[in-house]
Amino acid sequence: MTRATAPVAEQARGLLGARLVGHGVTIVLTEVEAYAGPDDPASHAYTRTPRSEIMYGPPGRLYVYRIHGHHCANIVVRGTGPAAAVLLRAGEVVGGAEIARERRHATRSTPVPDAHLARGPGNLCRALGITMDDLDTDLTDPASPVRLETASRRPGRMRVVAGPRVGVRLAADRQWRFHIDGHPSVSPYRRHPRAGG
DNA sequence: CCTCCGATGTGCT
DNA sequence: GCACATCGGAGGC
Repeated sequence: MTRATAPVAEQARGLLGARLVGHGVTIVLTEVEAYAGPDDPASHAYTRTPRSEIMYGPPGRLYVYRIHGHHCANIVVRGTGPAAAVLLRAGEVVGGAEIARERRHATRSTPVPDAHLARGPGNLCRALGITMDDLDTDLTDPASPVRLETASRRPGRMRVVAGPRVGVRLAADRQWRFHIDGHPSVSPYRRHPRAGG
């Protein structure tokens, strides 16, 4: 969402440092991934179906899906292709930490370090209370329970690292994952066991 | 209708 | 590092 028609990878990169509020918890984004459309085999929008239709729509909306019993959240952006979205992989909790701890604790036996409250896309959604009910939320509406505040933090001191996306089988070497270098909330990289080019 | 399988997380070795 | 829980989407029959 930095520029209206910038490539999706640049839009993803530009979201690092932005604030995201979800049901009373605020995070600063530290790790994101870019997903495109028909030219990106790893994207749900690779095939146009009812589920992926939202990514062909207007930017600034929330795309939520479930995988392995967890929720994952994306911001729909306007890329150069017909569909684009940015997966929110991790963030640093900067507000509402008590709520986030409660939500994370509810599904675990062992305690969660504060730096890991929103580490990984499933955990991020859990911490922010994001479920399928939040699908299609307008993130630019100040009244939305989930919203994006575009103001960047520490624009200069932020070293950004690019690398391959986590856990994807197809297009596994595309360098579309971006994260803040050395930040403790960033999830570990895992390559898909059967990853192809 | 049924099968396959993933943009994951957790706990254990 | 490894196993497995877990469930809806997508596609095959």
